[in-house]
Amino acid sequence: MSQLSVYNSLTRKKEVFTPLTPGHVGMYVCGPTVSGESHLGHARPYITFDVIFRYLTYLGYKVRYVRNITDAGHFEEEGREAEDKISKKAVVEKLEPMELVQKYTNRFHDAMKRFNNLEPSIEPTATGHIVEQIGMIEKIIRDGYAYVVNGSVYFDVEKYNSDFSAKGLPYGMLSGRVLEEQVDSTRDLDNQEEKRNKPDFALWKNAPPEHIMRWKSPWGDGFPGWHIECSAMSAKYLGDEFDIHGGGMDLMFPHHECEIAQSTVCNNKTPVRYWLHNNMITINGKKMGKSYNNTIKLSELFSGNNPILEQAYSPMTIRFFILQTHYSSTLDFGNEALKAAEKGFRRLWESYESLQKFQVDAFAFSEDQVDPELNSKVVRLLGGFDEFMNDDFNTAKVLANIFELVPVINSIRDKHIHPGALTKENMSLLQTQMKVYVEDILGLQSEQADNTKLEGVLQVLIELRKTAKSKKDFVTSDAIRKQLLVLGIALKDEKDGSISYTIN
RNA sequence: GGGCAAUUGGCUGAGUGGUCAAAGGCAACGGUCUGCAAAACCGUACAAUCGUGGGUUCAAAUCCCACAUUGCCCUCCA
Repeated sequence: MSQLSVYNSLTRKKEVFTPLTPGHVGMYVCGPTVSGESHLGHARPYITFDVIFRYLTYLGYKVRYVRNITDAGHFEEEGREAEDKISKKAVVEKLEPMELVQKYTNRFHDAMKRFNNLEPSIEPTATGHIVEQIGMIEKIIRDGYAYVVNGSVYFDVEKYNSDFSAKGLPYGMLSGRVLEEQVDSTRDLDNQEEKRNKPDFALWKNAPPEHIMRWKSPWGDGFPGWHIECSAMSAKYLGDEFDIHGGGMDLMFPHHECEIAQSTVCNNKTPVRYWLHNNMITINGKKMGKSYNNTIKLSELFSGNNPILEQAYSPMTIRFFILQTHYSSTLDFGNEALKAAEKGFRRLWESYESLQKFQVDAFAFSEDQVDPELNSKVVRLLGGFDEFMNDDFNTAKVLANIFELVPVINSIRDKHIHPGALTKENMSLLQTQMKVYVEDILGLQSEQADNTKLEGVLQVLIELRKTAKSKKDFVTSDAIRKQLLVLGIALKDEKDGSISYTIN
């Protein structure tokens, strides 16, 4: 089997993945800011890194997956006074900040569960790690890379850059920016006068008296800057140097760049070996964002309650849709594409379910029925799974192979292919590999809610239809089928005389 | 203005030097099955410039250059 290679944003190359500590992987992924409801943009990174987490586990690594919750407000500087997002909204909604944070954290967790994302190993909160953040800031000040102004602390980017460029670690190495070439923004920013230089960023921010979220610090009451939490928490749970840091591409600059600078000062080494960035989701070619006024909340997606959406799309449709493309490509959301994904997923899942129902022991395997060509095709397609995942987690190609197996599975089910055409070994391999990939690695699951009462009602109707059909009373049998179809329940007459159904 | 990417069929989206007149999904067409359907299966068509123009190479969608267009980042952002 080939080795796992990943595309490292830092080196802009695919590299063979070797963990720092054999057998163990430390992975940190930037989590959500829980000052508002989870939206479509949250779906991509957490599904992407969920699959990566699952795959690394499948490879036998013991993975510690850390994903933070940003619940301490960051300030915005949009030509206005500095303000804390969370406390601002809290006033509007007449809620305690922590109540708001709790509410949206819960919503986020619900959405993650519906996507069938596994829980991270540790989910630290920024508010729970104020002490660690202050400690880190103190160290940076001691080393001379930060300065205090009016109760706020700023990181001295210029000094960092000149000192660490000599060590081959210039500021901007991740995003490819050269500090000297940074042109002054035409934007008029407040609070800039406190900074020595424009690229400097806040480590700690003084809180004005009306600010609700505040903590005591050596520099007065305030709150942490928006980069320091990730540095403090990743170092605490994964060490000064760890294997994988993930997140959306939009975080590369300045967020991840600042993380690198802070951690490098504190620990005298660059913190992350492999930087993995997922690309953005677009809606009609535009990035989704508050400023574009085209955000789709996850709850709206699931209910269809948004003018952009023609219908509701289920969590598994979204998951499947996202996995059908490589994580490093942009993915455009459109109704046509989503509907295609919905149908595709259904076809995949129905085939997968029938495969798992095969009673392999009852199959009539005999040597003269064996089709060598088919066997080698199945083995080749199954073997491709690992190869594709090892090539920077290419779930798109894995799904393509799965779809090539679908007709094979369905044909065996429908007796178009003799059940003995595959050897017993390969039939078992097909079952187990498909289970491992479809469920364990890609994390797909059934959408059919189990509802035993509805099931019972349907069985009654199915029996009625069977009876009518046997009497050639097609008026009655068609009426049952038609009326159920209106309700979104499709009856299917199977080859063996049984009747199955799907609920839309 | 600067940084980083992308540009593939009707839609979506793989593909990074030869096995690519280019995967897979969806849509389309024909057929098998069916009382009729649906689903499934089989088959077919569709890119006559893989953004445009150059270059490297025996060989390019794939490497290099220029141009065009689009997106992301430079401000909270997944």
